[in-house]
Amino acid sequence: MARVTIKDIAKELGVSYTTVSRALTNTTGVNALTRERIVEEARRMGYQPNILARGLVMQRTDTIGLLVPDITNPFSAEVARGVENAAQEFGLTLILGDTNHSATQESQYIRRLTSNRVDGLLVIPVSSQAEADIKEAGTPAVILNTKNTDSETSFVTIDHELGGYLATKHLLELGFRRVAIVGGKITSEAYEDRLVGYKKALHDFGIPYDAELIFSGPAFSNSTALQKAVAKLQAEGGPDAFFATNDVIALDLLRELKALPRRLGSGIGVIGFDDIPIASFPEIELSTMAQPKYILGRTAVEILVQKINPGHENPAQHVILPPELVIRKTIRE
Amino acid sequence: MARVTIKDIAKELGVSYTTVSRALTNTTGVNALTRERIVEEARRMGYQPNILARGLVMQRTDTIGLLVPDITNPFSAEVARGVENAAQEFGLTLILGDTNHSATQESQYIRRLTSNRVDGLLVIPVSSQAEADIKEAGTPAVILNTKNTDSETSFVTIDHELGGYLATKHLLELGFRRVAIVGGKITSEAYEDRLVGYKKALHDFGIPYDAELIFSGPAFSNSTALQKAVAKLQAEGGPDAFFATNDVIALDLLRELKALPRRLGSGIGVIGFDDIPIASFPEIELSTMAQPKYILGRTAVEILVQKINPGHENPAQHVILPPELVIRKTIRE
DNA sequence: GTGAAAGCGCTAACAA
DNA sequence: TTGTTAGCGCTTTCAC
Repeated sequence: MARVTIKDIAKELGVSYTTVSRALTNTTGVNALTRERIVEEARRMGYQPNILARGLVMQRTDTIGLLVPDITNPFSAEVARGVENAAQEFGLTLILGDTNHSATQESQYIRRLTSNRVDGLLVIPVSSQAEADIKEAGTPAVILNTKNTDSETSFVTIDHELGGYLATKHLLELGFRRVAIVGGKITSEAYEDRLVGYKKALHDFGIPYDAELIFSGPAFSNSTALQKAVAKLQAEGGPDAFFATNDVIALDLLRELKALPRRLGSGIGVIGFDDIPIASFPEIELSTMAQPKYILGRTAVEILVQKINPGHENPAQHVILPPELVIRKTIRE
Repeated sequence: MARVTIKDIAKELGVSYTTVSRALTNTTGVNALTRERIVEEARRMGYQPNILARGLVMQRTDTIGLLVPDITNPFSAEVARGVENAAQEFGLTLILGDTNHSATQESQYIRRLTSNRVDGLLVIPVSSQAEADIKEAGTPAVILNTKNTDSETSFVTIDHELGGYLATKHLLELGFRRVAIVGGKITSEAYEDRLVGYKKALHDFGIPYDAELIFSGPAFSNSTALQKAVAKLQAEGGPDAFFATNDVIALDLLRELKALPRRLGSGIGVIGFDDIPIASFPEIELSTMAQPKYILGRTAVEILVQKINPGHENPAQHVILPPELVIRKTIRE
């Protein structure tokens, strides 16, 4: 509406619009008085720089993108908050995309955002395709929560294998012997890593791996995988404990368990992953593998900023943070 | 990196770059064969349109902004999801800003995003200043969750007064007589409205209003306001029930109550606002005023799209959705 | 210290 | 159907 441009200001003040531009952006090269007049007039006229025009010539937008599988999941939200805060500090605007656990939407988003819209990209991937898309786009990026296969791409994640190991071991130490895995595949890499840790723990306890105990569908809560897993509780050779892929699923599981006849739903071991806020709630007390979500987000931004800034031709960075076992009420009544 | 432009394609094919532009965007006016060649070549070269350049000439970016007080709050997240989904459908990209419950950050964001970066703005305001900022920016906008004072600005919200009334009435019907309000002010308008409803319910039951029972600080959970409110439980003339400004605060309250000596923490009435997912959890069963969060988000986008599209010089739209009382375990043991 | 001019990549008249 | 030209608002040489 107002849409006042530097030309308007220039005209008003009888200077060239080059001078206005300089006064408003450069710190040097303009007479102090002239600058003052310009700045004042700009304020008076309510001047707002046109980001598009600036971006077009500067070849940068001071904007970064973040792609999450589901902003409604507290894990995503917490990461997003870390990212947002850090972005703010670096003077970057954040574009958030919810990929909806869909590989297609993820691809689309990556393409869309890299059309000169963002200087860099952060993604919590849902598909391993993401990595290829990112490389193809040629935009600086860092992958979150997944140790991608290609070492050329930066990532910051936690040690999923260790997480899988510790969670399983905890259950095993409590005496459980038939530990099921429930929940989505997150990203295959992260999932595979956790599975490795799971098997390792099993091995340490001399327990054979049983594929029948792996219930993993898409990363949604209330998935059919969950229902199936619970149904197996009654079956011969069914599970006696659950290792859920994330806390939201663990919570859904708890709910299912609660709905079961008393004798079935009690004495079951349950552990989640993420440590979302509600997990520590007194009535819930979910044991879980804590991830440093907020830090994850911040760290990712810091790495990304380095990659965006020219000159720093540093190689891909790989940060692996440790997860932490948070023991609460693992055995459910 | 690739950064192939329409000129590159034109050169490659020996046509003018205007033709390329037309072939890639217009549906008509280009020879079918030519178009095919161009489209094919564009694909082959991995062409990605430069959104900035396009935006500069088109005067639109096909991007909208959403400002929320805290993306970590499930209410915000759910609204965001509704917005994101609808935006997606309309072919719009979403920029998310977390204002961190800060009026300053909110102002900044509004200014920043309206620098031609977005075609329209959606905001769940934290300050009543937001409205003025929006008007000044002159960008199409719709305010969420607050019935703003200025009828020129569109909004979609729920009937907060009714919400306040129903929640309080429910508590009163259960026999509680000293109903406290805890939690942040959200936006003053929404808060005031709820307060009106609260008073009306009180009046209906012939109970005098007591300002001592109003504990409201900034809209954070774990606020000192909450602590104070709980402390008053033991005092003479203290509250016997709580009406929390949102579910997250209600949950915090429940936690505090749980930590109290048995005789103090039991028999207290608690009702929240929002109906976030965890509220229905079997171990929690929080009674609350449900808001149609997802719908709120979607509706806002629909209105915004109308405002953005030229021609439709329709007046400000005001949508007020009804909240819904969800009765669960209002009396806490 | 300041201005003129070019150009970022694109779309949209206007011609041909 | 296609090409030429102008211009969106800005930053940046290059002169002066």
